[in-house]
Amino acid sequence: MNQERTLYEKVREDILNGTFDKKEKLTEIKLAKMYDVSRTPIREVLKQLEFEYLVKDGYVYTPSPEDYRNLFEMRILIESHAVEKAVLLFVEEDLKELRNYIKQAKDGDDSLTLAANKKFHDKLVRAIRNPFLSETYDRLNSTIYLFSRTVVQKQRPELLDEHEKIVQAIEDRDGETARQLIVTHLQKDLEFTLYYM
Amino acid sequence: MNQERTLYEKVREDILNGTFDKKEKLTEIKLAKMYDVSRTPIREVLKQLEFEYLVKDGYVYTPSPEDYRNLFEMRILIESHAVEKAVLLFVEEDLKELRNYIKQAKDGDDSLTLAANKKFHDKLVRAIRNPFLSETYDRLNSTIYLFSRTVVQKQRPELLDEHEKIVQAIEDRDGETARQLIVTHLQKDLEFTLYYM
DNA sequence: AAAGTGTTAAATGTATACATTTTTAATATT
DNA sequence: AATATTAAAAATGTATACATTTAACACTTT
Repeated sequence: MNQERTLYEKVREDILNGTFDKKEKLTEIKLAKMYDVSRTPIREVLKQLEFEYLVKDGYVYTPSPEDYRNLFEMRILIESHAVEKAVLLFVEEDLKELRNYIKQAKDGDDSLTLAANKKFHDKLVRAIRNPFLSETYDRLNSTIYLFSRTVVQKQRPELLDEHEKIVQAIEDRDGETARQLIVTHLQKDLEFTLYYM
Repeated sequence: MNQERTLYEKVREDILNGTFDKKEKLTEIKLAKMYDVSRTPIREVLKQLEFEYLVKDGYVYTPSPEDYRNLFEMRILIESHAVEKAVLLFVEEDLKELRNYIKQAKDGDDSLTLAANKKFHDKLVRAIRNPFLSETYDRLNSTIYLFSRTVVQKQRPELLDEHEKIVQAIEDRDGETARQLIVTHLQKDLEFTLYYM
């Protein structure tokens, strides 16, 4: 197995794990020394991290609640579009896959639950079958990760129930209900997490 | 007035004006010589142009009809969300501004019409009041420009009528109609332009 | 003390040299 | 002729030097 992490992955993980204080400027020179590379690849990585809302103006991005609401508006727009597509396109096997992720989330530890929940939402988004929208969704990965970590660690109630109900609505081919359910599901994630931050 | 164009603007305009053949590789070295700068700023510019779907894998991006449909799915998702917001938020002055753009598009030459139509759609998107979604929409600027240029030059019928009806639906606070109208409006733009390409 | 001024330090922007990878195309092999 | 092989060339990736801009801070002046 290839364990080698790219520079991008290393910096990203360090940011997500809180290596850098939010008041600490991420200068190219300092990062270059830290990761033992030159400024050139560091610049590329910083651009990529800005792209996914992890870095802004040379600092770790600490979005305001308003910013998080806006990022979630974007997420909700994409995922609600996704479930409407899923209602039209998903076959029995797709639904089985979704239910499998719910089961994994129920049975595993926090780390597995986190991974399974991510797979659940990613599977929904893939229903759109649109690489441009998928990539736009992926830009939110770090934000979604930070929220999902809180939601799992602080054990937000009803979470897996809501996943179940969404799958059921898709199976029933009830697009309007499915849409409503995913919207309120994500809004609850948002409000729950903002409460803890 | 500051007439100085940035390197990014120069390269972008040259691509939009057809300076580069689609079979022509945009190598950093060649571009650096062409624009009399070093490879470093050229790399930045190429990244930016990839971001907005004008360059891909070192060539001018020539999307397939399928790609264009997907890009427009993204556009439609954002703009239909925008009109729903506009129905809730726009006041008389905003509607006046929209109608003003329709008038400008009617009276001016192609170049003015193009600019006015862009302002119309940008005004709608700003109703979302979400910088992340606005930026996502702006990524589509070049694609939208290419389509809008065809639509105006080839004089797609009904275009300004459709704009009128959208404004009317917003004024009537009829979100569902407004949404339907913008969706079909954009789908017509898409199909009309694909026919000519 | 607050507000300006100038000097220094440190950061980013740009150019360029060098390392590595990829592409090209000429030649050999089946 | 099509397929490998491989040497040369050309591209990108990375490091680094230099230029320019921005930030920090000591010192005046009010």
